[in-house]
Amino acid sequence: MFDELKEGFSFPKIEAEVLEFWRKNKVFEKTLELGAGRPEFVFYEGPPTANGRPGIHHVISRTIKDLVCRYKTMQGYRVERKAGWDTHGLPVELEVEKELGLNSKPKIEEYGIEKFNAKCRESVFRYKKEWDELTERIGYWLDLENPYITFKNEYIESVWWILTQFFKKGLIYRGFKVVPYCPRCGTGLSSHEVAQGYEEVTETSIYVKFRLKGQEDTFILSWTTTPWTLPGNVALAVGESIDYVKVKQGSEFYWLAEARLGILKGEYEIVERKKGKELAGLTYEPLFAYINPEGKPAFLVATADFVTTEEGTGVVHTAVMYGADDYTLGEKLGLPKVHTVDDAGHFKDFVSDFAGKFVKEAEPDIIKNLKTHGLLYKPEKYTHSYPFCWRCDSPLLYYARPSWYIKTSQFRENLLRANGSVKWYPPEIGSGRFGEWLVGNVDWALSRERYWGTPLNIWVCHGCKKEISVESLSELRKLSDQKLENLDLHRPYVDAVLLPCADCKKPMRRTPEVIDVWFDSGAMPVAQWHYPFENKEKFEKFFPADFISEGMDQTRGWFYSLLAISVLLFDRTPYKSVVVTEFILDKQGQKMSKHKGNVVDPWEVINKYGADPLRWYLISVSAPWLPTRFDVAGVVDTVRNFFDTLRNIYSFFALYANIDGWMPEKLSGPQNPSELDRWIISRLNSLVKEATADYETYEITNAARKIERFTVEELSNWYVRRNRKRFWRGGWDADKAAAYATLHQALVTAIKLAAPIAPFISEKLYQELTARFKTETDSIHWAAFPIFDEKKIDAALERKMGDLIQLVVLGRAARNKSKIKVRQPLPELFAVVPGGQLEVALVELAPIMAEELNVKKVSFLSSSEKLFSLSAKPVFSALGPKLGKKIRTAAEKIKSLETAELLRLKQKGELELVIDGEVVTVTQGEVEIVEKSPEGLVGETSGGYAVALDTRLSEELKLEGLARELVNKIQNLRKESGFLVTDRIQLSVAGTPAVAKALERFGSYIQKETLTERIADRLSKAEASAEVNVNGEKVKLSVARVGMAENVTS
RNA sequence: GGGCCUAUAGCUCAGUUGGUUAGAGCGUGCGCCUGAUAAGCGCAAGGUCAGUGGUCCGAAUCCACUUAGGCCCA
Repeated sequence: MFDELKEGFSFPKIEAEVLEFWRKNKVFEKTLELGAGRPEFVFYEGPPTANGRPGIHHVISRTIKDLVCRYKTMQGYRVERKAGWDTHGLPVELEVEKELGLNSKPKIEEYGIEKFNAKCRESVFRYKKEWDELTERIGYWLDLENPYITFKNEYIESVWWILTQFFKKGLIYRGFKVVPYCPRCGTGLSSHEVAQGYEEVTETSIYVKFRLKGQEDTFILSWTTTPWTLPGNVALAVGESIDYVKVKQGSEFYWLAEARLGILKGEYEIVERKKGKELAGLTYEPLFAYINPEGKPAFLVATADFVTTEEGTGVVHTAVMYGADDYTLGEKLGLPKVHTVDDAGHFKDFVSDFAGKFVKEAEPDIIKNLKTHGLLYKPEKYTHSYPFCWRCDSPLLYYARPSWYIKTSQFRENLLRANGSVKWYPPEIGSGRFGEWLVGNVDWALSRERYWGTPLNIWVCHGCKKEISVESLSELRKLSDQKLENLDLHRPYVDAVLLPCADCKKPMRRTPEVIDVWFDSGAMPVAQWHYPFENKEKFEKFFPADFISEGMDQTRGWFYSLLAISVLLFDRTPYKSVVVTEFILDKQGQKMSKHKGNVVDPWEVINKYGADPLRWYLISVSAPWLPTRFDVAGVVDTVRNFFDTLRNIYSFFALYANIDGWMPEKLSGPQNPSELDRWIISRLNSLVKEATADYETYEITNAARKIERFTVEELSNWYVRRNRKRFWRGGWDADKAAAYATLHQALVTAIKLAAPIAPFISEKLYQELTARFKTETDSIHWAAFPIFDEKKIDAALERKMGDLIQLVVLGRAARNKSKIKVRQPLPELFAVVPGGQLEVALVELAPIMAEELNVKKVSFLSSSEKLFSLSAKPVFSALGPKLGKKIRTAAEKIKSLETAELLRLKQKGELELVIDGEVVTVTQGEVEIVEKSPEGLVGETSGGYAVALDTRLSEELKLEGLARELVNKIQNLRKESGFLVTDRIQLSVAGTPAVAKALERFGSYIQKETLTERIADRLSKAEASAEVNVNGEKVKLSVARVGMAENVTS
């Protein structure tokens, strides 16, 4: 027996059963075993951090990863899905700091790095269980048993190996990195932390005069909101194509951007104009004499692209160590890199006038000093938002910290070339956001002055400053001459390992930094296999990935770190296709965040509606790379529209298959298909063709929408509805067999197409429809993806049925308009299809239409002039290019054409029109002819389709209408009385003479429809009775099931 | 401050290389149908295609600017 999925049905319940089935039968594990020998489809899992709870946005990205892997499996690939965890980094440290009540680096060191890191290691898996549970519950098949974990020694060792390759090629060097820095805590802040601490402040900004060398009393005016950076000034930046003017005020001359003249106080006179690039190269007197350039270029004017004329003077004062733009420019020009400020935020001793002062407090002195020397043009109050430390509230300084870099910029061309071979979805990410970012590639700042991370594997000699990079644990053992058993490759343990310098024999100490966590995750193609220390063949087999998918925010994160490492190591892209997902917003289009309280808990949705509906909704509602507004109401719709319909088709099938004892055979598909069978099978094959193409090109939203549309509109609302009778009819014949075979095949194929997206319900239905008969594989996820059969696609039939459905829609509208209910048969319907051509083939489908609309005859009209008058409208896409400006008058003319003229056009194929005095010939393709409402008959027209109903009722038709009405009332009575569909009954009908006549004329029809064995005048023991109004006639109906009581009378 | 994305009916979304009358589903109202249906069918109401300007015979679509939201970078 088929499970009819009726009593107490619920999707979450079914899903729980399916999960149990997968678990018990190790379906996922066996998927890989069964795939042995097949080509590999390589997928990389982007490692999440498990120290936060998974949310709804993780569900979409995990659904996409899962469905692609499932699809490829069904397409005959073997798809390994190794899980991964990203476990290092500042977010983890911050979490632990909060927990321990520590708020600065000195506090952490006081607490002890060993204990601190132990806490970090603990905290990263705090939510792992929840992640694992959600992963399993949404059906994301992932090898959670053997994940790669970035804090494992093996993983770190592989990262060390990569770093050593770079080091040996000379790609790693020391430099500075300008970071938002808290001088009190002694630490750089992450952008996330900085973002928390912006405040509106009003400060004194100043306009400063830089005296040009070799020009009498001529200055360049610059402007700064941070006067403390002026002692560090080494250059001035101007915009290359910005217009600058030299103005005279009193006895002095000032250069500034023309657009900024408004900042000058008092009268001025323009004496000269130049472009920024013409000013480049000028040199000026330093404001202060602290910095000795030691032969490097300094105190000069240069062009830079970050200069604007929005504020200031269009001349940007540049202090290399105290601004990111400044530092980049300094690098480019080779400007001296001298710190005037120590890392506690105090001026260094050589800055003699302000030595020892905190920079912010020294600002009034600096301003006073400039004024004394006649270098201050004017001060000005300035209000802006400025970052403060979220922990201690001290103002942050943009401060250059020593840092290790990787020379990625040297590989710009290689990066771009590798990226060029990647297929991005959507493509504009690859060419736009990501591509442009690669064009502007700067060296990768590798190091972090933190604790919980992969330690940078560079040891530096205290004596001769020699640097070496250690590539493995065994090399470390060899160099240190120690066993180093159970050495954890983290701080502080690796810090304690001193190595003797090969050159000067002095001790070498590890540089104290850890590395950027993005390097960890970007190393996963190599490090997940502990390559090259083991798994050589695995690594080679699983590189590069065919497919990855992550959020848009990974563009400069994982997508980049993967690419950069891979290109520097192998000069190859690590991934061939990337599907980018956008954020899930709430239904107002706002970002979900805890404090807004608009976060959707995935568990709530899954427990209530099921994982399949959630997955289907997320995939079908909009393309994954568009920001999606999440609305639970949409999930409810998905359940109602798609899943309930799918289930109902199945339930209907199961109900009658059980009654008829039907079972699938290996040879599925109908032997003697009807027109409708051939049609739905044609549509099915077309769907397979289109859905396959969509899956292949990662257009998964289109695939889902097409599968849904097919299931609901074509399979359910047309095929099943039009074929109900074939199933409930008693007996058995070839036509009934064809109906079962067709519906079974359509259902099985449709669920296979849907299986990657909705793995649970498709599995359940597959088990019922196929697997338990052992005609196919034991799980739908082991089945082959359907292959379309071009021979079964009948485009002409699909078009004909499309025409027919159009006509039926119109027919129903005409029925409505006529106010004659569908149960009342009508004698004839006239129909016209676009172009008015008689579609001979359509005549074959006429019976379907006749039945659907309950008319005795359908007549197609080859030419509609008798019933319909014609009108025309211009086809602008054809006429526009031909007529140009004349199209306006031509359009008017065409719209006013009479039926007779249009008939001539139809016959001759062309028509001459006089437009603006010129004769223009228009052809049939340039004019669209439409039928207008018929006269005398009830009709409807739309887009060239037209129908008209003959509503004259004969006595015979009235009786038949009455009979059908009786059938309906009897069926209702059966249903209300709780009879089974298969129960056979006895019936009595008492009514007017008209009813008696109908009974006499159509009695056997009524009996057949209502499973009535006998119609009696009276039932002695009626189980149910009802007084009903049948087309105005009063009727008393009584029914009783056969076998329940013997009501014999007559 | 820079770059990218988004804005179409009350809601969620389609809308091909520009073609004049912008579609679908849901929701709403009215009517119909119903022994697979928490369904289905028909009709109706509902739009300044975010705004402004431009190109064109013709713009939701192309261009420029503006506004709002999002992401990344500073």
